[in-house]
Amino acid sequence: MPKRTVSIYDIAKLAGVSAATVSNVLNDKGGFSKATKERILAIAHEQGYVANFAAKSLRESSTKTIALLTPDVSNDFFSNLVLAVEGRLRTAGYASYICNTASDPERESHYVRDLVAKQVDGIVYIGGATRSPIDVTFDLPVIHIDHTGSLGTKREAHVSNDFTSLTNDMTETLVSHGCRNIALVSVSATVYQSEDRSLYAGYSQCLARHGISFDEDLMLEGPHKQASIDEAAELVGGLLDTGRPFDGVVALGDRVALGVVNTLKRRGVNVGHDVRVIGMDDSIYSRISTPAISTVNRHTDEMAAHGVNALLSLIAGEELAEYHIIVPHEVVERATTLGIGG
Amino acid sequence: MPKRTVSIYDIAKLAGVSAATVSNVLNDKGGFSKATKERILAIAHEQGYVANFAAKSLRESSTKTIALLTPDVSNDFFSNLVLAVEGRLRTAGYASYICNTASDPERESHYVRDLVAKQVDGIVYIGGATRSPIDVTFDLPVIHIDHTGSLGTKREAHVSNDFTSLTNDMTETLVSHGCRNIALVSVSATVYQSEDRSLYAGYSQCLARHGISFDEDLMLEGPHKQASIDEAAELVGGLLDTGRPFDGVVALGDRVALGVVNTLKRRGVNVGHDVRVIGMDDSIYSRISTPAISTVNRHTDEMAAHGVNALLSLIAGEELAEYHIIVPHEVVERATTLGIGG
DNA sequence: TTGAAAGCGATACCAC
DNA sequence: GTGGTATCGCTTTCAA
Repeated sequence: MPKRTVSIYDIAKLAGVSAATVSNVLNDKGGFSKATKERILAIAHEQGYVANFAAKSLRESSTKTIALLTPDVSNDFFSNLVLAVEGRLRTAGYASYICNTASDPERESHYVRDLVAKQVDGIVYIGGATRSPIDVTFDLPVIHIDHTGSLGTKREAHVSNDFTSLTNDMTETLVSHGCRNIALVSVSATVYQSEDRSLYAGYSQCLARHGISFDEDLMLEGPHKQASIDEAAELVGGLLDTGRPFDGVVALGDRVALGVVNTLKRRGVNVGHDVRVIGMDDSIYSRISTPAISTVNRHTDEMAAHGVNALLSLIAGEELAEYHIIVPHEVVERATTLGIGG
Repeated sequence: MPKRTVSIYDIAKLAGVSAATVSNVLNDKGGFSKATKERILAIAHEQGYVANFAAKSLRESSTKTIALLTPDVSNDFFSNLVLAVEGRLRTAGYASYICNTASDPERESHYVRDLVAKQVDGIVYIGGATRSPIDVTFDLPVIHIDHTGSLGTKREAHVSNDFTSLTNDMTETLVSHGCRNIALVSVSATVYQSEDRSLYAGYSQCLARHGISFDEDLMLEGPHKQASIDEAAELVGGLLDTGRPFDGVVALGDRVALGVVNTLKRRGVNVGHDVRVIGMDDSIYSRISTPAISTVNRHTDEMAAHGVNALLSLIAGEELAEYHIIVPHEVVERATTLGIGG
């Protein structure tokens, strides 16, 4: 017995008024007596009235929902970013539509098309790869968070850390502990060969500043087709096999760092002494590891706040003061660089 | 310049046909010549036509989207369940609307109301607490996955492991290694004092079968207000403080197990020898721990498959062969019970 | 093979 | 204060 859903017309009939009045009352538009208001509200309540969202969106061509595109909600860093964004959007009266793209371009464009059809009011594109999948011909506000790539021009903004400074600080931390042979491990982006070299730049600039020569053999980049932890483990295992000595690892991501640390331990390397490791994200992976992994707090809450604010401004049709918002970060040293505990 | 969105009327005009024909072509309803079809398709494509979803849903009162309610997407177990469900739904032509409830009843009912308004075609309620927040007066198909509580009656189904068997097998594993003083640690459900005692039952039945007396001091349950890992750490730390000897821990969740293992290590306990620990979920937390944590594989993919099938049947208005689907599980022994490595 | 028109549910303008 | 009516974009009879 499909309980036919109750509409404002049903309520209007029961209250002996017109649908227009019901609509006005329900949306507090004013222009009705207190008596009718109360009568209508009571009836709406007892009938379990729920506004039909499709009708409303059709009429207003606004859905009050934002799409969140993210490569992997099962990665603690991204899921926390998603949660932070979602929470702030909810406060602002927007629902979030979370889409897991698995970094698959095909799935991404499929989603985007779907989202345009669904008339989302905006898109938050989290942690994307270089190319933006969002066709700018769709005139939608888009915020990129933690996106290393470049930007289109229309109604888009960008919130991230300063990637060059990020890897510089990570490398600097290792150097300050005396490391001279520092590997760079990445599984989700090809930092060395890619068009966006900001991550690579910080690393190499730091080395150069300290007069350390760059060694391509220490650039470890995976095909990122598998779980990042395992992949990182393989990469560093391979490095150990070559016999090339190294005393530090800059891991682009906490999961990467975790894979590195676990492999080093398993191979009998004293992590924090023989080899120091620093990750990036300050996510659960670095915290639960033993030894605890040094990492970088990237202030995801702040990213979320800036991103949501910018998005709301764009939706409101306002200009932004800044289209490239940089959020500060800070190194968090733990056992894998300090060498204590473990 | 808000690029006015193109509708079937625009296309109809351009093609010199009626909107009805355009609709028929776009939905492959038949009853049009090959020539018109091609003309319409070409124009639709070049105009970048995207069907207005709100109008479609309003007309069809179906949105082809399913809501996924889950307490915590940042928990690897849940996020993988979510991903598995989402993937299968996508294959079946449904979009997923992922909602993070943080186990907050208020947020849950807010979401549910919102979802009813949005006319989702069904709800998958993952890992919920005892009481279902879904008011049965909303005549929506609902699937509960990994939900320990009881069920309403209308258009609902339940997919989970056999919880009693689950804790029984966990406890049995510890007993088989000689453990006699086995603590039960839980932070997300009050298994001992709650109305649903199935998790507790497996534990106590196993003890009874082996003639081990039950000791209430070994029942550790947190207020689950904070991160489960930290909370578990505190609980087991408290147990150590009491001096009550114990040699095994049944941890209801891998995050719980991880908190337990880390604390035991930190307090100098030889995990896997002095105290054996078994978790539950076979998620990333047990795999990345050192020592690796014994756990239970709960076959989440199978849960997702059953859940989605059942949901699709309910949406189609079919009866289900089984409204309480039980998915098998299996113990995965690793270092924390085998005592190797670590 | 094609088209005209009704209707899904809500909003908003403009009369009354 | 209140109500009639057009409208959002699409699907679906029913006629032509």
